[in-house]
Amino acid sequence: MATIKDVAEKAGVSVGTVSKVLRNVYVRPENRRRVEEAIELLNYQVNTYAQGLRASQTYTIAIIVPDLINPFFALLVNYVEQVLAAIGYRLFVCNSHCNAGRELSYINMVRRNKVDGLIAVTYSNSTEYENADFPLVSIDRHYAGESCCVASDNAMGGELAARKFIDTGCRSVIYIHNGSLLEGETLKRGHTFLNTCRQAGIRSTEIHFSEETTLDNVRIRQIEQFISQSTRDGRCDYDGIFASSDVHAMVIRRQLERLGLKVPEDLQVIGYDGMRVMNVGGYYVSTIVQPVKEMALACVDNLIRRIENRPYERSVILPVRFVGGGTTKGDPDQPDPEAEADLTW
Amino acid sequence: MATIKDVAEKAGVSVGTVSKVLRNVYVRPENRRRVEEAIELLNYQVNTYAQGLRASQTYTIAIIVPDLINPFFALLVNYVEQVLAAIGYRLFVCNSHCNAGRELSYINMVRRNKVDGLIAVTYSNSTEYENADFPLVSIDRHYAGESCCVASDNAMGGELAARKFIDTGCRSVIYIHNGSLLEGETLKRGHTFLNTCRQAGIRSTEIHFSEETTLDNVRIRQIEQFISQSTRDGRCDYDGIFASSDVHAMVIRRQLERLGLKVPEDLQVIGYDGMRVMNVGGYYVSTIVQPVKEMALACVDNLIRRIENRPYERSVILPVRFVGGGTTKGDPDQPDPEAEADLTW
DNA sequence: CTGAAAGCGCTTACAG
DNA sequence: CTGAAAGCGCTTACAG
Repeated sequence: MATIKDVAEKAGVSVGTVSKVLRNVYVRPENRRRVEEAIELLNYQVNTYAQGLRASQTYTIAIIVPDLINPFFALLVNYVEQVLAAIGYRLFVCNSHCNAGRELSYINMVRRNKVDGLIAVTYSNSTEYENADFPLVSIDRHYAGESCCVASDNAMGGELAARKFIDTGCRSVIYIHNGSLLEGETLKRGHTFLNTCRQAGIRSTEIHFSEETTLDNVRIRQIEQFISQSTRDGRCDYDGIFASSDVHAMVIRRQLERLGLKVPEDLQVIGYDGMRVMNVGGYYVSTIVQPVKEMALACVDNLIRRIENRPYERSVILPVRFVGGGTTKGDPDQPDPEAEADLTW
Repeated sequence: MATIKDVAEKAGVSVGTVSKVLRNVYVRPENRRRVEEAIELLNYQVNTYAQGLRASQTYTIAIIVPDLINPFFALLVNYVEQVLAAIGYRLFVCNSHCNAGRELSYINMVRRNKVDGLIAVTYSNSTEYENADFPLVSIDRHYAGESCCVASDNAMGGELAARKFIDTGCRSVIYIHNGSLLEGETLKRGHTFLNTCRQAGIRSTEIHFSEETTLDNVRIRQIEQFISQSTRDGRCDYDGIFASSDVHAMVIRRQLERLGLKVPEDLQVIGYDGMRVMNVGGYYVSTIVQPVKEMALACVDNLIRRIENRPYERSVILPVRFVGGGTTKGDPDQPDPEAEADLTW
C-alpha cells in the first residue's frame, strides 16, 4: 500500500505538499498536477486512521437505532446513508435494542472512534446524551445540551387521527402506545389525539405498555391480550383505535379479525409511521405518514452544520399526512398515487 | 480526553504496560489492578484511530448491500450487526444501489479505512472482488480469490417450488426473475425449478428482466406489463408463477388480482426470501424461506476466521423451507407456528 | 515481566 | 507557496 511519502517521492515534492493537494489547499498548479499523477500511478489511498488520528475530522457518523427489523428504522438508516455517502461520509450502524447499556457502549465507541457525530433514536433515559460532548442529532427527543431534535409533527399526526375518528362518527376511542414515557415529541401524538377527541365529546382513553422489554413478541402478546379482553360477544369497547406505530396497528387489526370483528366496518384502526408493503406496495393500515426521507435529510444537514460550526436548527418538525389504508371508513378506493412514486430518488 | 500516557502516569507504569493491559497481555497482577483503576478513574477510552494506525486490526467490518429498502437486506444487516457487536466489532453499512461504481467506491473506502473485512451482496461484475486483497465474504456469489460464499440452498428452493406446483397439478409454469445473470448461486433457483418441472412433463418457461436499472419502479412496471400481456379474457397463460423474490411475487399477485384473477384458485404464486408482514406478522405470499439469521452468522463466523487466519469454509449453503402464505393450494390454514416465534434471539 | 524508544501515516504550525 | 519537523495516541520489538 502506497503512503503519502511514496507519493511525495514520486512527485518530487514534500509530504506536506501532497497533504495539501489531498485536502484541496492551494499549491502551485504544476505541483498539484505532478502529485495527482503520482497518486494515480501508485493507486494511492489515504489512510483514514492516520488522518483521523492527526486531524479532528474522521468523516464518519454513527446512527443508533433500536434495530433494523422495524421497517421504519431500516428506511431511516437507508436514507441517512444515502445522503451521507453523497457528501463523502461513512456510516456506522448501531442497534441498541432499546437497551440503555447498549446505547452507552455505542456512545463510548463513538468517543473511542472519534466519530464526528451521532444520530440517535433513543428510548433509554441515559444522561449521556444530555452532556453530549459531540455533535448529536436526536430523533423525537429534546436534550438540554447543544443538540438538534428532528421529528415528524406528532401533534399534527394526533390531530389528523382524531379528526378522522370524529368525522366518521366514533363514540369511544383509545390510544394504544408502548414507546418511551420520557419527555419526547412522540408523547404529543397521544396528547393531541386524546384532547381533540375529548373536545369533540368522544369517550377517550389510553393504555401504555411497559417498555421494560426488548422482546417485541412480549409486547405483541400484551397488545393481543388487551384487545381480547376489550372484546366481548363480538363487540369491542372501542370503535376507534389509534396505535403509536404501524406494527402495533397491524397486530391490533389482526387480533380483531381473529376475534371475528370487521375492520373498518365494526371499528377503525389508525397507525403511525406510514409503512408500506415491502416498501413498494400499498399501506398496511390507515396511517399517519412520517416523511422519512425529509427527516433523514434534516438529520444529516443539521449534524454537518453542527460539525462544521455553522448555524443549525435546535428543532426540526416536519409535517405528516393521513393516508387511508383500508382500516378507516370513507377513504378513497384508489391507493395514494404518491405511494407508488416515492420509492426512488 | 485522557490518553494512554495519562493512564500510565496515574498508575505509575509505562505506556507499554498500559497497552498490554488493554490488549489482555499478561502483566503483574498488581500493575494490572492499578492500570484498571486509573482507566476507571480517568474514564479512559482507547483511541481506535491510533490503534488502527499502528496495529493491523481495526475491529471494523463493512457490509455492502443494494439498499435497506428491501426488507431482506435490512434483516441481514440487522443480524450481522448483532453478531458483530457481540464480539466487539463495528459495522459500516454501504448501499450500492446495484451500481458497480458505487461498489468500487466503497471497496476503496474499505481499503482507505483499513477495514478488517467486507461482507458483500453484489450485483455488479466488478473484478475488484476477484483479486480481493482483503478478507471477503460474498452472499450468493463465488469468487476466484480467497473468499467465502454464503448462500441459501437455491437448488433446494427451486425444487421445493417445483414440487409444490407439480403436486397441485399445474400445467404451465414460469420463472420470473431479474437478478444478476452472472455466475452465482441464485441462478440455481431457476435452473432447478425449470428442470424439475420439465421432468414432470409440465410446460416450463422463464423470463428475465434487465438489471440495467436500479429504479425498482421501472422493474415493477415491466413485471406488471408482462403479467397483463400474459393474460387475456380473464385467463393467464400460466397456472404457476415462481418469482425470484417476495417483492416481485407480491407485485405479480397484485397485478393478477387487478386483472380479476383469483390467487391461488386461478393460478398460484411462489416467491423467494420468506419475508413477513413488517417482520412480525404473516408471510406475504407462499415462499421459499431463506435462513437470514443463520446466513448472517455464517458470514461473520467465516469472515472472522479468515481475518484471524483460522480455517474457514469456501462455501456455506444453508437449507431453505417452503411455507404457505395464501398464494398456493393445499397449504395448512394455520400460520406457520415458527413464524411467530423467530423474531427474537 | 517491564520500560524506553521507534514508528505507524498523516496534518499543521513554523520558517524560509 | 513549500519543506522540515514535530506530534497525534497507540503498539511492538528490543533490552534489561
